[in-house]
Amino acid sequence: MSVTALSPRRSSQRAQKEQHILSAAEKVFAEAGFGGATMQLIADMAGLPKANLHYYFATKEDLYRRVVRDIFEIWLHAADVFDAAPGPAEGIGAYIDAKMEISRRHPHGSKVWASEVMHGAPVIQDYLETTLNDWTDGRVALIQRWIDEGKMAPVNPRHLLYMLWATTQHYADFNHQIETLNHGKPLSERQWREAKNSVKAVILRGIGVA
Amino acid sequence: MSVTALSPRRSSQRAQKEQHILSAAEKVFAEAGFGGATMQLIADMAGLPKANLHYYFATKEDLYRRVVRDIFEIWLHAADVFDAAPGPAEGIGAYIDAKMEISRRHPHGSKVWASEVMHGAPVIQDYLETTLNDWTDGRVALIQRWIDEGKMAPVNPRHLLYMLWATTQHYADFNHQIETLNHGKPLSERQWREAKNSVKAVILRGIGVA
DNA sequence: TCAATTCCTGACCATATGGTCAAGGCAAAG
DNA sequence: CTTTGCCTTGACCATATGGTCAGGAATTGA
Repeated sequence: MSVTALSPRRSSQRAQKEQHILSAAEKVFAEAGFGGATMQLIADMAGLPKANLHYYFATKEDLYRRVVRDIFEIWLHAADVFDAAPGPAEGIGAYIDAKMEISRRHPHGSKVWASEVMHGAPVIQDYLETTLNDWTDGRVALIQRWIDEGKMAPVNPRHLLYMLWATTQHYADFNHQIETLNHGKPLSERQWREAKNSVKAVILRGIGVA
Repeated sequence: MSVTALSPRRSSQRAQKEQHILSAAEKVFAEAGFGGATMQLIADMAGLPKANLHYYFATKEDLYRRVVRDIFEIWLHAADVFDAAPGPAEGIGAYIDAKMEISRRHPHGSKVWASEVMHGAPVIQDYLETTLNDWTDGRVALIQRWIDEGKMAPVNPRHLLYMLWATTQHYADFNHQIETLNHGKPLSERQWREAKNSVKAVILRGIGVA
């Protein structure tokens, strides 16, 4: 039994390969769902034999778990802009921008997350109950403070958060529908700006800060 | 080869049984996704042998197709309230109410629909390109007219529609998350009213009609 | 150069799943 | 009552899939 640590070179290469696999897996899980995804598909997408895939990730569930957790991290960090803000106009505006950017850059991840939650969150239920719950409570309190200070209209903070999540993630989760309704083409740079501005305009005016 | 029509009694019983199966299938597809759903699970849920299930629906895809199309119908009919309205306050307000009610009454169907679109709409792509596209164009034109008539703030109608879809369907598609953040309990009657009102308040004020 | 360790892979296995089928049950028309 | 045709079902099949494994290839440290 050896306790030798991997050499830095090996360790880095391994991390790199894991990342490559995770990226392929994210795409396959997003496009086919957990049930529809196969290890063979993921292996093909990553360009390696299935057996090799199993060397890095023992089971399909392990791989899936990693994908979902990575998304969750990104998701949570989008909130950083929220806290630093002096008021709702800046905080919520920046949050919308950040989440829209995530929808644009990580559409696959967003779908995996949505799928996971829709199916009852079998692998991240504990995260929902702890981390997400705490995060939400914090944000609700912050928004309530803004309301109490007269900085925005009195809106139920929890439902406002849901609206923010829903509207921004919609551009990732339903991007196929949006593309279809956009003559089959992805949103252009200009159209993404328009989308961001539209969402921000309605929400910010909706909470009385614009 | 017989061309005898089914007796009314038989025909009705068959329709009833099909409906029962469709209901079970909707639930299973929603909870497990197309790939994760099995004919055995659906049969168990409907309380009949798998072979009997195959008598009514030849293949899993047939069954799925029927489920998705049924949802789509409901989805489209929610728009009826939209058209009759004299202006945005009534039309969009009623539309939000209608779609929130659908999220409440048909959470399974909404999830199946979301899943279908997220996975690239393999079975209803043609509907998206024809029916939904036309429907959307009509609604966009109507909203634009309201804007031109000065009845509401100038908001990109298409993105406004996306916001309406996103916010209302969120309560169905992510109901597990919402329940988890609600101390593990489903929204009460009162909380549903609060949700509806919150969404309407932000959106309607956001488009300048409240 | 030479172990030691990590990495890679084709072949293989057990199981689950969509779908089939033949035989029997049952309602209703004649 | 009998026949006709729909309905029901246990048993069965072919295939796909998650996962294993033994042995070989690379890489690393001494």
